[in-house]
Amino acid sequence: MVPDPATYPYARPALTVDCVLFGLDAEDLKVLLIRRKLPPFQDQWALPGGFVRVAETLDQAALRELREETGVEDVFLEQLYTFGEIDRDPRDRVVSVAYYALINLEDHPLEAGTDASQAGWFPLDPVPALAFDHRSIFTLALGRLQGKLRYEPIGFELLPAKFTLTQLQGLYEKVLGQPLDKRNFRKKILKMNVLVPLAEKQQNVRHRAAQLYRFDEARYQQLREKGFSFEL
Amino acid sequence: MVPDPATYPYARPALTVDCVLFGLDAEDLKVLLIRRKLPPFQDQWALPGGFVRVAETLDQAALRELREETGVEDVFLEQLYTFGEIDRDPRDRVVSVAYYALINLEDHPLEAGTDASQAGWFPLDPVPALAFDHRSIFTLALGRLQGKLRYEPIGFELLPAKFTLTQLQGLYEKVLGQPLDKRNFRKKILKMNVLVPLAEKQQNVRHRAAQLYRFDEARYQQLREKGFSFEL
DNA sequence: ACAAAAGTGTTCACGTTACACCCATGC
DNA sequence: GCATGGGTGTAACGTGAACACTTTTGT
Repeated sequence: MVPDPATYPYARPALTVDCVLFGLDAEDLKVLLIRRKLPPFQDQWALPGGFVRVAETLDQAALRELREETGVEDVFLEQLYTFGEIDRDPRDRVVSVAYYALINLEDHPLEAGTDASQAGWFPLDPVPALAFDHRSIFTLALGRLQGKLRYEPIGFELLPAKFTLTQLQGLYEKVLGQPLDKRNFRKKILKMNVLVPLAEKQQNVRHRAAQLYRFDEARYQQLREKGFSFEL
Repeated sequence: MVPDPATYPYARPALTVDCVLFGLDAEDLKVLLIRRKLPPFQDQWALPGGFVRVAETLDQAALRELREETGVEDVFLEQLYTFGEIDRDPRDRVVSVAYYALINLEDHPLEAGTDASQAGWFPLDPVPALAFDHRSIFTLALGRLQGKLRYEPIGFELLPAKFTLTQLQGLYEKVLGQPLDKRNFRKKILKMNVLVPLAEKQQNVRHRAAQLYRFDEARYQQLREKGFSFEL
């Protein structure tokens, strides 16, 4: 039950969002971190994030902070968990709604925004020491990503719109940290009927050019309504 | 990045918790609702919940509200999602961290607390009209419960400590809304080795007394570390 | 011609599904 | 003795895992 805020007697915790932004490049999965300009944790690495304003939703706040601090615009974004330990910020009671986000590094090179003196992509092992409880947030985000990858088609967010099956397999291997069998992987993913082959192949490779595919989102939604579930 | 709250220029949203408490009785799965004493949504049904205090964590706030409004003490509680739409409360900007909770109705009969004029258990179809965006919260909670039930052993939270395989199967059928094959269900769950048969049988039933089991939490954790995953 | 990655099928083991009858107990 | 739910095995089927060679392209 919600008492009338006009008569609400308690002090309010502050409310922030923090974002774990994952990107995939040719080598491996990376996470975006910001170097803090101010205390506490001055000059330490931290997740991009900031205070939620009263006139924006949580999702909007997360997108705004990502834009302001990293210049990133079009990302897949999903709420992760809300962190409310009492002492997670040494200055004040701050509750933070954490998000994870996925982006394709080939199409979106990083440009640091104005809020941060530095921003950079870091490989996952090891992740540098992080401010606040950001390591816990990061760890939870990675676990969620690994989990969701298995039963929802979110991996495509980390790839360019047109991709090869080898790229897709590589993505799964890098994120899950285990090798997969090429033939079985292809059989399984193609049988799902959510990938459409394009009338186009790889260019400028010094080996046999691979078929390019795109993920058919509409087809996926259609199948999902009939009880189909993506699983790898 | 988190600016110093001392110099923080923005108004703070209010922060609440709301709980979707599920209980299972002999007939079906039920949800606990509170009748609101005050406007807005006066006399409508709502989820138990209330404001988060600065000196308590989110989990503590959820447990406190459950205790105050329903008298319930020992529950399985897990954070669900944080709702931050701007107009979800007509009076003020209120962000709410939603939880879902599971309880065994046989061991814990309801006693309404002081905060609510009425509280009651409702079957799920149909759920009555709810205040605020509580229907969305409820719907998400039910989906989460159904999803988690399949790959985590949380169902036992809805049963008494000692239960029969038929009770367990009934729980799965009621929550997932589909019939299961008795022999296959038993084979599968027993093969997991997380149920221990007790030296005890049902009493006072007018048919063959069933074997009682308990869930072996320690064994489950042990198996889980070796890569085992509960699945039904 | 050689290096490099693309592409392709079959076999086997295992897990999932479907299915029907006898047993113990209380009334 | 009858009504009620408890308890059990097997066969067919489908899915997942293991595994190696030929093709295409650029240099």
